[in-house]
Amino acid sequence: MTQMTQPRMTQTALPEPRSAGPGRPREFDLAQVLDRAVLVFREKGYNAASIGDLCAATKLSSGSLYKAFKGKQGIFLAALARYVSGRDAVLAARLSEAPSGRAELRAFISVYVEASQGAEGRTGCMVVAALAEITTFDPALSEPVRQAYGRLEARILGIFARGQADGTLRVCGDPVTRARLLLYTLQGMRLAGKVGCAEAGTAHLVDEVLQLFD
Amino acid sequence: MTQMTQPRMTQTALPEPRSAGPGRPREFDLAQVLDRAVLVFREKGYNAASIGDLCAATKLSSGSLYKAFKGKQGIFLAALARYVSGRDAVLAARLSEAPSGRAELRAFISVYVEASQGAEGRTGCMVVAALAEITTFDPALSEPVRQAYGRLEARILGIFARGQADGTLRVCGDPVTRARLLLYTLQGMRLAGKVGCAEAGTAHLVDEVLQLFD
DNA sequence: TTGATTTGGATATGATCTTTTCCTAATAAT
DNA sequence: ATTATTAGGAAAAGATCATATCCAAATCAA
Repeated sequence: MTQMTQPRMTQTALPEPRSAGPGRPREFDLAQVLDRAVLVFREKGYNAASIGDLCAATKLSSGSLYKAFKGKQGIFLAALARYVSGRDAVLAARLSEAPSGRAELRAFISVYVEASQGAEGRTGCMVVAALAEITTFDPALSEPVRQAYGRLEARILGIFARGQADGTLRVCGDPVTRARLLLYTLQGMRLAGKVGCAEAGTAHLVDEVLQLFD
Repeated sequence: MTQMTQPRMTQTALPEPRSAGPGRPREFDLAQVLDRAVLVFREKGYNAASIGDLCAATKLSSGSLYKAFKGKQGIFLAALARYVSGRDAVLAARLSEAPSGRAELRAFISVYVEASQGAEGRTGCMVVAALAEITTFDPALSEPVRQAYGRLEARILGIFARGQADGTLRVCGDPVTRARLLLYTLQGMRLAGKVGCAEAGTAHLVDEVLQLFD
């Protein structure tokens, strides 16, 4: 395939926090607003999410949104960065408690299984939604999505490496292929969560997935 | 979860072939037009596909499209029915050659792996695209999508049953859960195909997936 | 206090999208 | 041939959308 862009740790352009300059201070919390926007994009994707939807969700006027971010693309990019870093934080927290590579893998799977259930599942994954319509994106939008995808792949590879090193996981075959297969499974599960076809006893479903990759 | 609707063999309302009544005869081939529309919906999903896109792809005016189908929803529903029956035919053909349940499973996986590669992969799966934005659909649209999903699940269950009967497959655990997991993996792969992250030697990738579920 | 600067938000501006209308062309039935 | 009926397609209509503009309000620097 065409070389996957290396996942980097640099954040996509967030509007600078604007600590305190001249002029009227911002009346809303940027992070809070982005969290609301994330919900809209997770549920509707990019194209079906209108500025009106985003105004309603954030309780801001379009003028304010345009002043803070520069347009719909800007809102999306900032929301994606917020979403990715949020999910990344959840993963980091959950994985850090894991005493072994195998436990890390289990924790990783758990995070996805839990996110695929019920209302959270129906809201969906912002990366999955973006992937589905990525052919309608221009590079400014599609590149960060690709990066988010690559970062997930890299994280799984890291887990595999740890598990193989501490002897708790035996990764058969090419690790990259194996990592991608796991990502396929988990993102396919998030897709199923949109229609409520990923419901199951959480622990049980986690075990089933873990069993596949062990 | 809420009971999955039973997959049925009845087709969704296609505009009746209009064999020959009074009035001017249709100048285009309905199936051909739908095949073009399917490409648009596979690539862009429902919301991002405009009537203009569909006119360009089908070389019909919006007036003609509206006369044949009744609106954008009608075009989508007819295109989805065409897509589903086409994929179903491909699967039926490939699976019919299989001498065992295990061979059937392999053939099923192959069809998905092949569809996930290259240009075909980038065009994407119409069901996956629809699932991603299903929360923006009204019931008239979402129900057929759910049915398409359920039909795939049912087909996998059929394969499992045959494989277990002829002793070529050992399905551990709950078959429904197992069938869904396979569907997750394959649809996640289709998603990856949109960004070219599902490229691999076809036979090799098929083996890797088969190995997961065996 | 004054001026510079920025926010908030109402409103205007195009662009685009879905759908309808209307007229001509083509066929079947009488 | 005439009438009824349907298709094809241009163009209009009406809705929605993304974005720009404008002004009052709020803050900082002087």
